[in-house]
Amino acid sequence: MDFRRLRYFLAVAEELHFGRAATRLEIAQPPLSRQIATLEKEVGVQLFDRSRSQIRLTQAGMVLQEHARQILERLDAAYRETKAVGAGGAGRLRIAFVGSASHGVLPLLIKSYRSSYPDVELALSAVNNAELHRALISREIDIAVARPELRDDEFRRELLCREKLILALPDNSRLATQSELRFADLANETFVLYPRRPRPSYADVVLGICEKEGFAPARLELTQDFQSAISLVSVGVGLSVVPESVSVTQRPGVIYRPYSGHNPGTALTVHSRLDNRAPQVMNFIDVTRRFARKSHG
Amino acid sequence: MDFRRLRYFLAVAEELHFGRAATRLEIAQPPLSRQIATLEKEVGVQLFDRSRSQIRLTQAGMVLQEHARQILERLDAAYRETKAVGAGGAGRLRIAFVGSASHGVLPLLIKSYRSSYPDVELALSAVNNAELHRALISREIDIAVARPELRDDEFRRELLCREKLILALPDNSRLATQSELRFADLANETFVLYPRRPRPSYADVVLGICEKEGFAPARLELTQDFQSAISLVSVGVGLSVVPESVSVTQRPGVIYRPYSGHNPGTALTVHSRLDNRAPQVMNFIDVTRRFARKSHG
DNA sequence: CTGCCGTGACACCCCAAAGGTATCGAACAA
DNA sequence: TTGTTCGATACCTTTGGGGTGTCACGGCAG
Repeated sequence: MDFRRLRYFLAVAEELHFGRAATRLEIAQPPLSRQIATLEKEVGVQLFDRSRSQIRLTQAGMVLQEHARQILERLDAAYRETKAVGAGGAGRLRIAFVGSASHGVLPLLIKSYRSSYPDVELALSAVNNAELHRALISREIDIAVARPELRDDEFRRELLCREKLILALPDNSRLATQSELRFADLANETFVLYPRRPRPSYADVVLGICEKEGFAPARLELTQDFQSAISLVSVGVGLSVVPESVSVTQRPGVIYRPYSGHNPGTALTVHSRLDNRAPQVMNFIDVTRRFARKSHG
Repeated sequence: MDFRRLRYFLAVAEELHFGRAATRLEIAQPPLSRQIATLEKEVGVQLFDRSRSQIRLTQAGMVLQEHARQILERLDAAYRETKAVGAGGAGRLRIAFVGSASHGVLPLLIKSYRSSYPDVELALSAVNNAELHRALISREIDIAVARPELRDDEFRRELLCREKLILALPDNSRLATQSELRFADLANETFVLYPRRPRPSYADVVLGICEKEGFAPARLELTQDFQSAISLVSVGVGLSVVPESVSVTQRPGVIYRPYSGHNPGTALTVHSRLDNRAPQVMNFIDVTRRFARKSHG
């Protein structure tokens, strides 16, 4: 059974004339007659009343006509929707990102993608780097925005932005009043770092700065992610070392200050599975690439 | 585009394995691979993710899968319903009958048809003979139950029943008390006859009896149909001559009585267009034939 | 009444496309 | 490395859809 046969049937049912229907379908009349005959044989039912010179639909024909219309409409919809999703203009994209990315360029990137592909449904979630890695591997997400980049041969990587590190201090800290802060002077402070697991992680990047500056922190407080760390800072537990961009969002109890000394900086990187060539993903990577080029050379 | 291709696609989408899907479809694997490739080309979209050894549906594939399921279900429904209507087991049958038929065997006939074909929707209407003829010609109805039979080469006829004529008298008539009624004694009565148009009609059958009995009615009241005539009788306007079967339904103000004298009787006949071979019609004619044979030889 | 016209069905031919077999090539396991 | 699994490709055969020519039947005009 072919969709064509239904189209032929509909044409005859509407024209009630084999010759005209054939002309409309741009085929000759004999094959059309044959197709209709085959259809009637297939269903085992007479669809047209051929008595006299006038052709009429039988009741069965009317029933089939209605179904045929709906089937062909549905087929058309199937084509259109499938094409749209296949071209990346519709569908769903699951993006996860590290908590510290929600303040800087990532919202702008997502806004940019949404303006280009408004019909793609976005599923966003904020998790830590390790969870990003796991979720991307297990295909629970399509895009991971991580800091630092995830090292995995299976991943496609696109640098989104680099930034300096700055200090996040409790506002009642005596350090907050100092005009210039040297990292080497922080040896006796409590460092609030993240994530706790798995190691090595961003926490070790910060510990690396300490080592380079010639000390090990007096006290360490390890949390699971950026959000928890900054909360601890805000209640005065200690200081943290964070990406510059988070300072655009002011937060009660927290003061952001640059420091002098070793500053390896940090980069936000967009990842996807190499084997995930879904158009939604490829388009997002494309938008990321253009976005990164535009915003910092 | 072929329904087969959608079926193939669904099989692969469910099995996620070309070999198994091909086995299930009872074809070899290469043609299946080719059909899927053709489908992907046709839609212009990748439907499966063939990376590594594991096959997965793409988002577009999932969209198409849902549509394909519904299209195939709909096709199946189209087949079933069309078959049912084509076999006469479903659909619609438009039956019209003369008013005087609604009391006798016709209700039994219709009951019998309904018990055999409960899913056929019946559209019933009571009209006069002339209207029956017109409606059957113009295909507004499928079946006409007329009295007397309609003379037309285009019609198929099936005798349903013959019956005697009897008198319908107002209950306050002095005739109602007489033990035996002779038609010849009715010369001075008012005859309520029907239908008024077109002539000749059943009214002329009754006038024929009068003539045969040697008189012309003293007064004539012509109405359009049986229902109106019997109403006039019930309010005492005059008497009428009606088929015996209407007496099974008693009616206030009306007394039914047999008479002696010329009694041509009357027949109820089922008609349909000769060129209307719709199964619903043929089945009804069949039921009628069996019914007539059973009920009177 | 006859012959023409309109219309659908039938006969025959050709080619596109679907199915089959054999085989290849990549990926994974032993 | 080799063997195995699995989808893709190559090539052949067959099915079936489309085209042309023609017939058969009913309607209509001359």
